[in-house]
Amino acid sequence: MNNSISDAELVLLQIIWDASSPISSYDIYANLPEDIDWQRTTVSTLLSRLVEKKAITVERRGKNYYYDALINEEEYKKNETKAFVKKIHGNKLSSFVAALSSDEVFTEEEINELKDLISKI
Amino acid sequence: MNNSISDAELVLLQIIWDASSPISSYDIYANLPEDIDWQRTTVSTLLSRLVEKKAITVERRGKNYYYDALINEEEYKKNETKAFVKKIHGNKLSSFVAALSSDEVFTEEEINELKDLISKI
DNA sequence: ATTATTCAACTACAGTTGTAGTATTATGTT
DNA sequence: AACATAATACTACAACTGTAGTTGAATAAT
Repeated sequence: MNNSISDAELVLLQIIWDASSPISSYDIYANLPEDIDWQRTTVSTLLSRLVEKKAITVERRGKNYYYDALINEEEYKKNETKAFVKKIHGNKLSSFVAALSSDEVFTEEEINELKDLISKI
Repeated sequence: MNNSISDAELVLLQIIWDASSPISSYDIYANLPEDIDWQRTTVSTLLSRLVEKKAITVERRGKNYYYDALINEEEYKKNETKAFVKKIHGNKLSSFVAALSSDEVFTEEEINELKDLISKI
């Protein structure tokens, strides 16, 4: 079985992470980003797949099912970021920074913020 | 048709980019990363798909076919990086930097290099 | 010219993904 | 207890992916 999380699944996982405590499928549905227009059944399907993949847990409470994250947000993002940098930039920092520093990726303000944050590391 | 480039296709596209001038399919095959062990026909299939997707061109020269990139490496990487940061970090730089600054993504030395590069932007 | 060789085109096929309809089950209502 | 409602589970299906075998066509060798 492939346990990697698809783009659509990640949208839901993010909502679950943001909730920080078990959240019902209805609330997940209600918190979909504006630009996403899925049917309830689509949300259901994706949640089932996340459960299968052991990314989240389900628990029934009365009529509703509540979902909670099993994988850690920071860790997941760390790993994805690492994998992405490797995949796209072949681990070459210079390539990565070149892409970042393009004004089409971040605004100047954001770049400043970035410098700021990095200098604090 | 979905024109996005898959992971496997990207491996070949990168080889083509690195060649910087039209490269034969055999040379592409010969330049596969060590850890990738594809059959010639697999390489062929992927090249065809890249051509379909208008990511590369083919040109016959005698017996062999030569492939050349149609899409610009820097631009592609810039866009992918942008999309990735949006997808994973919701465009929140702080999340992104947090992931970057984890010692499991880059070594300390690399982080220093990163700081350096960014301060030069 | 015929045959052998080498390449790419075409075909294949199972797994993943996006997206959702239909069936079933559980709960709430009367 | 029967019926309506609501929420999942199950089924579906086409497109995309990874991976490669088979066929056909072009070139090289004799």
